[in-house]
Amino acid sequence: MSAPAAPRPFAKLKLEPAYRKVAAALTESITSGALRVGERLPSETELGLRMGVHRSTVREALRELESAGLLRRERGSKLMMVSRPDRDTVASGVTRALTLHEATVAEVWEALTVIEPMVAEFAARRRDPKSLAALAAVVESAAPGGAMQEGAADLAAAQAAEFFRALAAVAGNRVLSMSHEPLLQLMASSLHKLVAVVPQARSRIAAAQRRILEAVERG
Amino acid sequence: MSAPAAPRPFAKLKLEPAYRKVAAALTESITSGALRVGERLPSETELGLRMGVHRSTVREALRELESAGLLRRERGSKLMMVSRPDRDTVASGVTRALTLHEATVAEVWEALTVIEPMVAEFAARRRDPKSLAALAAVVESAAPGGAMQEGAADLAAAQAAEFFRALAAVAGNRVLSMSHEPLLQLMASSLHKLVAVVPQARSRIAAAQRRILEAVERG
DNA sequence: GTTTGGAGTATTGTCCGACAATACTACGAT
DNA sequence: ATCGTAGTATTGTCGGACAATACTCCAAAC
Repeated sequence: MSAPAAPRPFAKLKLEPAYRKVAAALTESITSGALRVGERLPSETELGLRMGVHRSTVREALRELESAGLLRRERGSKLMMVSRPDRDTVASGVTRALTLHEATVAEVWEALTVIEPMVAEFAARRRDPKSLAALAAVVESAAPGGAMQEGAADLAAAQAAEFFRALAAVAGNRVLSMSHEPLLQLMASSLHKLVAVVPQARSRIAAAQRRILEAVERG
Repeated sequence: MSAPAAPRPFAKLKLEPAYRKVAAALTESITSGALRVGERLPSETELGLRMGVHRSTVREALRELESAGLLRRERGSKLMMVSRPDRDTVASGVTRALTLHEATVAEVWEALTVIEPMVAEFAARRRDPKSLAALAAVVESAAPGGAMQEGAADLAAAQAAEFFRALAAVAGNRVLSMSHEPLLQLMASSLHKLVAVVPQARSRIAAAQRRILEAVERG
């Protein structure tokens, strides 16, 4: 919008492109709470008008926030909605980064053995009937004859991840939940391969889950 | 590019916009290794030409990858470069998510007390002279009379984060490094406030760091 | 009175084209 | 071989266009 930047005598040099400034401004509005989660954003044209840039520029900024999970669109709606990045979005970003950094399977497992026992400990301390029931249900699905024992290898891997998710839910610490999510994704993909090769792994996993569940239930 | 989508009798319904398909295709090329890290991307025009979309569309896709840290531009260059998301980029995304989910300080500290002791344990087991020296240097900067004891509160907080980063480096597990980074960022911001109010915290932190360093050095 | 059907409007997705600022390149002068 | 410069390529930003589709609101039908 507006005139193409009048070439005045001593124009201050531009540090960063407009689309990034717009993105930064919107991000700031969201994190500061000026724009609340769930609120609808104005139309692109309107945003451009208000912020003094062209619609295309606004769009580029929007894509940035969208990919960060700060904006989303509810199904079949045109206007964008302010949102908080959900667990999967964030985690898959981390997972991708770790993959590109060629994190080894060993490192992933090591990290898991660091975190999960402590998660279980907190779970035992804070267990409440509701989330405990959810955990039990997940464990049940892996029981002999249950869904997980039959399905494809990736189902089994997914179930294992689901177990740890439920466990973290019992522990009731969102930071831990969020932190271990990328690990679960990576674990799932390596478990996937393991289970395909070593069928007995399935029942061993199920047994381990049952033991952990009991331990948590007792405290 | 090309004709504006010939309105044929039974055109297949479009599932997702072109800019996202382009973004997905590029992401795929990067994660699959077809585009290697460090490689230069063709110009926007060229990309649009090859993929059969207009430059504006390509641009939106680029913003998406850029914000995910998959593309960056080396200082003062025009062409984009394939890159792996660096630790800070990834972590600040997670941090933002946690903040928006209103993770409490208690949850952050709890997570830290879960992870850091184990990190220290691995550090003790795997210590090597080089990274150990780096850790010692960080600890040194917090010594009485050192930089950290004098500077502003945020410097002190940053030093504390730096300590844990160095500790994780000694432990030599990139997954743990990456996982605890968001925690460090959050910790730094709450430490910041703490140090401002409780000046003695500085020396207590320094002392604790010294103790941990010694323990790691001994194994 | 509530549902249904449209007509009209607003908004997004995509395209085309333009232009200034600036990085890159190749070549000729030193 | 080095340096300066002219010419080219590329990005950032803008203006405008148009089809497809979501949204709005009122009038007709049940």
